[in-house]
Amino acid sequence: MKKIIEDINEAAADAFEKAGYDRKYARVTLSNRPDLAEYQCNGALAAAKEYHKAPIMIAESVVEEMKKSAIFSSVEAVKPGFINITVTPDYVASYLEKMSHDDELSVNKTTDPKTIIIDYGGANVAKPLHVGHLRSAVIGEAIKRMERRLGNKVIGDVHLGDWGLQMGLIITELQERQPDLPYFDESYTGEYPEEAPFTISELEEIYPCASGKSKTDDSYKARALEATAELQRGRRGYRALWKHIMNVSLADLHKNYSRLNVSFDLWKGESDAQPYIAPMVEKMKKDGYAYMDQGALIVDVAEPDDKKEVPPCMILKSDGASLYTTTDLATIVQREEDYHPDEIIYVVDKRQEMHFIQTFRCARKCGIVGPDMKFTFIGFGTMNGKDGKPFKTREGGVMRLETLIKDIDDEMYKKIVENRSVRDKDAEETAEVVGLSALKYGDLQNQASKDYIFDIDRFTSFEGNTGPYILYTIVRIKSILNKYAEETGIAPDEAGGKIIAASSDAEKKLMLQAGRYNEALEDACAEYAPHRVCAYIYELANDFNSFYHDTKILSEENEERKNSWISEIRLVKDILEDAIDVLGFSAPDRM
RNA sequence: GCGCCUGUAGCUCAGGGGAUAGAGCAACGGUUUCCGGUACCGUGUGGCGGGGGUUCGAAUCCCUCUAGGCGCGCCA
Repeated sequence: MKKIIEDINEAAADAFEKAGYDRKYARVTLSNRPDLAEYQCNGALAAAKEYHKAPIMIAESVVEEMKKSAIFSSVEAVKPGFINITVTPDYVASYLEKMSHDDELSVNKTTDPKTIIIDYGGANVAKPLHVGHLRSAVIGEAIKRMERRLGNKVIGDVHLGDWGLQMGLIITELQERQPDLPYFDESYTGEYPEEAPFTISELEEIYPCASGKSKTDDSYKARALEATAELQRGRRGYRALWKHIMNVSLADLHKNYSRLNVSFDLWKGESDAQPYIAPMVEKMKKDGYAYMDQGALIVDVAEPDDKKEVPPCMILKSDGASLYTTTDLATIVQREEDYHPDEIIYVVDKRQEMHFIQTFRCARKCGIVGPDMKFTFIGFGTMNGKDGKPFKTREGGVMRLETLIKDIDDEMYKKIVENRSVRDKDAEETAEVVGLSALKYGDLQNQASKDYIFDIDRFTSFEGNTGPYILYTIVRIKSILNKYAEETGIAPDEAGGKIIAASSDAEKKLMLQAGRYNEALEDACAEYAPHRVCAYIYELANDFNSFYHDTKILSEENEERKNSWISEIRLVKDILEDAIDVLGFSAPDRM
C-alpha cells in the first residue's frame, strides 16, 4: 500500500509544479508543531534562493494549488514560509479501512528481495551465555525479523566459537581429571561411548578452571596448545571428545536461546570454516595479495584517504597458525559458496569495528566477494549497571544470562501476583512472557550503538516506555474485544465494521499514528534501527490509551460508530502485535 | 602518540538543518455512573559539554578545546 506520506508528498509535488516550482522542493514531513498542523512542508524556504522570491510568496502560491486536493482539510502558508497541512478525517478513515483488510497491515514487501546473512549471537561452545551475549542476540534477532518482514530472504547464523585454544584447554583438563577415558588412549581403536563423560554444568566449570591454570602454569598451557593442534590435525579420540563437547553445549545453547525467543537458521561455527582456509590462503598468495612480513603472512588493506593508519590484515601467524581474521575470511568464502548473499550483516560489539573494517577490505581486495556484496557492521555498545560501569553480579563477576532472565521473571512475577484478578497458575507463565518483553524492550529501545544502563526496576515497570506497558495496552484491547464478543456473540476476529471518520482529536491522532505503521517500519529497517520501532509503538500505545480514556466504546449506541471503533482498536492491536513480533517478543492474553 | 565514539532536563533516553528542543521516571495536583486507574489529564524543570565558524535558519554541518569510554599486526 502506498504510504500516507507518499499521498501527501505527491499532492504537494503536483502543487509545486503547477505553481511553477520544481517538484523536488515538495518534501513533506510530520509537523513538529502538532498544535498547528499534522504535516508540514518546508520546501518554500528552500526554494526561495533558486527563485529569488520571498519564501512566503512561494508558499502562498503553492498553498493555492494544494487546496484543490481532496485529501486536505486545511493547507496554510505561515510566517517565514512554512506550509502547514491537515488531512481530512475521511481520507484517514478510508486509509485505515483499506489497511484493516490488508494482511500485511499496509507494509510493502520489497519488490527486489535480497539474500541476507546475519551473523549474530556469537556464543562460545562450552562457555555459558552471559550478559555480553544478550545484546547481540536481541538486536540481531530484531534486525533479522525486520528484514524478513519486508520480504527479504534472511539467514541467521549463530557463528559459534567452537575452535581453537579453548577446546585444547578443556581436553587437557579432562585428561587431568579422568585420565583413563579411552579418548586419551592413542592405541584405542574401538567405538567411543555415546554418552558424554561430562554434563553441561561440569563443562561450564571445567573451562574457567583450565583457563585459570593455563595462565599460571606454562607446562599446562603447552599441553593445551598441543592438544589444540592435535585436535585440528584430526586425532581420533580428540575429535570424538570435541563432538561430545559440541553436543552437550549445543543442547544447552538451544535451550537458552529459545528462552530468549531467538532462533538461528544456521549453527555454523569457526570449525566449519577450517577446510576453506588452506585454499583461500593459497589463492591470496598466488594472486599476489598476501606476502610475508616479519615472518607472518599479511595483506595490506590501508587506503590512501584513511585518516588513521589501518594495519594490514594478518592471515597467518609466524608459526603458521591461523587467526580470528583468517577464520572470518574463510567463513565469508563459505557463505559465498553456499548462499551468494547480497549482504552480510554482523551484529557485534562495537569495539571490534577495526577488525571488521580490515576483514571487509581484505575480502573485497582479494576477490572473495564481488563489489556488489554489501558488508554491514552493526556495532553495539555495552550494557552497564546503574553505576554506569559494565554490568556485573553483586560479587563483581560476569553474570550468566540465565541468572539475569530469572531475576527479571521473579520481579515480574511479584508484580503480576499483586494483581488479584490473575489466577496463580497462569502467573508464572505470564511472568516469563512479560519478563521477556521487559528485557528485550529495555535493550531495543536504546540506539544499538550506544552503551545503556540496565535498570531492572525501570524495565519491569508497567509505566513509561517499557515492554510491559506495551503489552498492557495490547491486553487491554484484547479484553475489550473479548467483552464485545461475550455481549454480541461475534468472535473478536469478525467483529467490527467499516471504519468511519474520527469523532474526536484523540481518535484522529490515533488513526494517523496507526496509518504510519508502514512508514515507521520501513524507516527503522532502512537504518537497522529497532529502537525506531519501539518509539513508534510506544507512541501508538499512548495514543490508544488517551483515546480509550475518553471514549466509551462498548456502551456506544450508534452502531456504525461502535463497529468502526471496534475495527480500529483491532487494527491497533494487530499493529502492536505485529511490531512486537518483529522485535522478538509476544503478548499474553491476560496479565 | 594516533584514531573512533559519546557528552541534550535531577535521573534514563529520543530528536541528526527549520517555527516555542521532546518523552518517561522522580515531584506535585487532578480524573473512576469504571470496556483492566499497572490507566488518563495537568504543573515545573534544560537551550542541547565550552568556544569559534558556515547558513535566511544549527542539538543537528565544519573547526577547535574539554571530559569520559574504546581501539591501535602474531588474542578472539
